[in-house]
Amino acid sequence: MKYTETDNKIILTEFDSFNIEETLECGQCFRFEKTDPLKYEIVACGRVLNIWQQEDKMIFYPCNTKDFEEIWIDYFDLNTDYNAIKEKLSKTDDVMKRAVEYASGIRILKQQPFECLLSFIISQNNNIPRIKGIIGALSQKYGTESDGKWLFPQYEQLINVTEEDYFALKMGFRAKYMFDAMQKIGTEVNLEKLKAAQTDELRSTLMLIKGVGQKVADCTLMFGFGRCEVFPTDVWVKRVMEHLYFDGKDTDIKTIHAFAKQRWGDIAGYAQQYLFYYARTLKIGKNKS
DNA sequence: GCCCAGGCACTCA
DNA sequence: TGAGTGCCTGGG
Repeated sequence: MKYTETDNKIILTEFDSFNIEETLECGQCFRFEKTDPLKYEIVACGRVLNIWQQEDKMIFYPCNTKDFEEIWIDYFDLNTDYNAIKEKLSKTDDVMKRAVEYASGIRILKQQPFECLLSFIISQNNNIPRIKGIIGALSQKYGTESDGKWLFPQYEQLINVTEEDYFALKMGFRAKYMFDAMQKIGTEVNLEKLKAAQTDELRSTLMLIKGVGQKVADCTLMFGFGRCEVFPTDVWVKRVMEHLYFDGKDTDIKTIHAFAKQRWGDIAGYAQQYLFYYARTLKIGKNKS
């Protein structure tokens, strides 16, 4: 990896396994817009950032060396060797080999736990455009403005928000879950302390929140706490696993988790991301057989 | 007009 | 303990 700063832009060269479209469109985050076929605008880590991917370089702006090194290298997980991960996964079976080749530029974003948790609570039984809309409305109403965009609210900015307020943002039955999450984050679910917890303890603690089941908890573990041994299993992943590994037969989540753990171990989360992107783009398993 | 969407809680055996 | 069902809302 090599990068230089010019005119409030960072130009990244000599990188591998990094495609901005695959990274943003693989379902792990919600606050991004495609502004041009090759350009994206993201709102994350208290900032608005544009990313323009060209053949051999990636341009980040507005951005200086300090921000790049202190925020974005970590956020985009640029110090992790994805070639090694992909090589390891490719050896497990031919299906995985294909999935990895198909979306070889995915990186797991290191999102802030608070934003990640609330976003995935909103995501349940919901579709992506609506999820983005609700999170955008929440940010606009309670977050801080920056460069014409609204940052995701901080914990302090949501302390006095009521269930009715969330409901007014069209969160529906998720409004009470948001309210409960805020109450518990202030007491028994201390996100800062949980960073040091074991994954199983972390998961069960998150699940104390109403509206947080294993799927939402696992997404938070993976995308907010960087626990890449989990295997978040939503309907898409369930379908694609059944299609590719279980002969199209209806298979319960427990069996899928056991299979993923046995086959991919501590990098199961990466496997999940490659499979998810592969499945969704090719619409694999959309119609159950 | 109905069905579904990146689940979860609640109820009832 | 497991299966069945309802849920806000908007788009197809």
